[in-house]
Amino acid sequence: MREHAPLELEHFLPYRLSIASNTISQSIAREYQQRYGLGVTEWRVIAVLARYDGEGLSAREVAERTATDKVTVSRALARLVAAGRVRKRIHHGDRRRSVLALSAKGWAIHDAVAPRARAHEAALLARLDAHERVCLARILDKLTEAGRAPR
Amino acid sequence: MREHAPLELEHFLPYRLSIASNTISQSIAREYQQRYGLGVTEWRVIAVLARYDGEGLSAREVAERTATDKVTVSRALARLVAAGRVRKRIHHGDRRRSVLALSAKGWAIHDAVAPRARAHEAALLARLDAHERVCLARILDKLTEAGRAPR
DNA sequence: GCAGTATAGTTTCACATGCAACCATTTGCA
DNA sequence: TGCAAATGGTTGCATGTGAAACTATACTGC
Repeated sequence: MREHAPLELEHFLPYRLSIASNTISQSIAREYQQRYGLGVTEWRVIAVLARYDGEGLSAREVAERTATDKVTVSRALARLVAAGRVRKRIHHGDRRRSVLALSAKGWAIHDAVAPRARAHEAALLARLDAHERVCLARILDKLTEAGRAPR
Repeated sequence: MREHAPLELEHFLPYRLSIASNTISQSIAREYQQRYGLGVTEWRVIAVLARYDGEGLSAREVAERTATDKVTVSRALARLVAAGRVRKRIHHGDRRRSVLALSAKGWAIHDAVAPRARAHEAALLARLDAHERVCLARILDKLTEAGRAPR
């Protein structure tokens, strides 16, 4: 016996995915982490508020669109508001809801960071050929879907 | 003006990778998180110790092979040792080094969890066709490499 | 109208993580 | 030999996170 059939971590898909994701996220996060004192979550919130500018998103909607826990978003927002990067009003007609928007400061950060993030992404994609890029998009869709509905 | 060119998070590679990775890791981790009180790091440590059974790995080597910070590994090991899942000796000839091995309890957990992890991975891969599987492996190699050496 | 329930958001707690500082031991080299 | 640098590993601190509980507001059916 002793047929333990050990798992070969380095060929295990979830593990490799996690390594790739962390390595890449880290390498991009360095761009704004120190320079703007911005965490990953905060950056994502800013990106979403920029993207849906004028729609006055609520915190819940931001949480949805960043695929992030509402608690995490709440705290990221608190930091952003305290730093004057996000303006927060109360919804007319539903006083539970907040109505969020980037301030000038928030826009400045977005406009500084977005091109860098895009450049970083481009550098990554440059390593793949056209076919691989298409394939990757399809694969990520399938895998994310699979993780969401595991049974 | 107002050419803010907002980043479209949902098409941004690092973001999508992170979502896919987290979703999948979470869905697998549920398998052992509650049942065995095992964190992701702890599971990885167990997997590596199983894989390199008999080699008496040191903590540093485990950290290397799990691509995890040495502090994180040190603490995971402390928990595993405290739970009687890992046996820890001191290296003859270099008393800084630890010599690690799974205990019977540790093996039991490995033998229970490994098949489930494998089954989960199989379910994921089942969503991809043969070509996509090959492509994915190549892509992950390239991306991880790209993240590691960004400059 | 009003009780019961749902929803937006915050707070509390418990914990995992990373960085830096830290011991102990070993190694390199003058 | 002896002392500085390197290495294995742990600990303190500051932070970010998720789960569950909680507050405040809005909705629903009677």
